[in-house]
Amino acid sequence: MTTLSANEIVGRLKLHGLRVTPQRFAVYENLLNRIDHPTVEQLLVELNQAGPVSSQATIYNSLQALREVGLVRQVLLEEGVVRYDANVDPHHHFRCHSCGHIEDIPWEAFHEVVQSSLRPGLRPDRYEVTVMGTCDRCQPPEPQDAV
Amino acid sequence: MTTLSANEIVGRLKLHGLRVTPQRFAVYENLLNRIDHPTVEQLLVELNQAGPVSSQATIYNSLQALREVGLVRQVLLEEGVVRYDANVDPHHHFRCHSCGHIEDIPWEAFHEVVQSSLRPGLRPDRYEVTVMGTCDRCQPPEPQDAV
DNA sequence: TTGTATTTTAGAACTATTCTGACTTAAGAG
DNA sequence: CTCTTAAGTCAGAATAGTTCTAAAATACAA
Repeated sequence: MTTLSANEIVGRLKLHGLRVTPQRFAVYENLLNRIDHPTVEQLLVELNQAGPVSSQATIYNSLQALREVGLVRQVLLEEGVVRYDANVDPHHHFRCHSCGHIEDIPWEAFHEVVQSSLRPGLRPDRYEVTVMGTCDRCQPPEPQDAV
Repeated sequence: MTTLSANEIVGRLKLHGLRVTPQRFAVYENLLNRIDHPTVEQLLVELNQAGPVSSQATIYNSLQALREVGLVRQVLLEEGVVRYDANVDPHHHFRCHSCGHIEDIPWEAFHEVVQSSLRPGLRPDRYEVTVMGTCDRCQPPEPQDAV
């Protein structure tokens, strides 16, 4: 989670053949500087909080462009909710089914999961574990008490 | 994947406090008798192929009722596509990114995945692995040939 | 600078899902 | 069986998330 400078962000965009517009930059920068996985709605509100930066349509366009070059990806964990993530390295997700909190699980947490346990004929090239459970804030004070 | 008799299906519905209507029965029966995970659209078409059985609204209603009592669950693997699955036992999914084919991976395929590799504070109670790759039909004849 | 292909944008259009409200029905009680 | 009624069905309206349109603005190579 090293913070990138503006120049580095611009460099990345150009490296992938994208023109650097203020809107596109803002969307990507915002995604890079957060650990959660915001929805379009959240991006729209936050980017335009201190004055207008980007329209909704442009956020959709920017995300699509960023996605096409592989700088951003979607995260699908809840019904009808599409989230975006600038961490395109393989990693897993944890979702608290009490408060909805979502966080990354490092790739190394689960090792050797998909060795060769698949049926013959299937050729895997990527996998991802989604863990559902309860996060810190949603846990009862004394876990050993039966309720 | 043992096929259930009509009586067994009715029994299950009643057991979960659901009235047995022709539409609800048809939706659940259809889901039970297939291994893929259809969308509402697919259900609508197939159920009404040999004469009208259920309206779209009722399919949504039925799926919601079935979901509320835990007989059916959603499968979210692609953007904007919600699929339904009558296999509510924990299992994993494989998705071919070439043809979109989706199939179940038995629960036992990956064991001990989420032992205690999570950071302290997170309490897992369920997890699921999604494997992306290429299925039989989408593989080149001679895999060792570089293309 | 300038020229041009790309991008932005408001609003229209589209699509998946839920809601509404009148009609119908499953199934327990008598 | 028949009655009763809470629950279910359904067409069409409403809503929400996303994409499209086409006109104005702009990044950036020359």
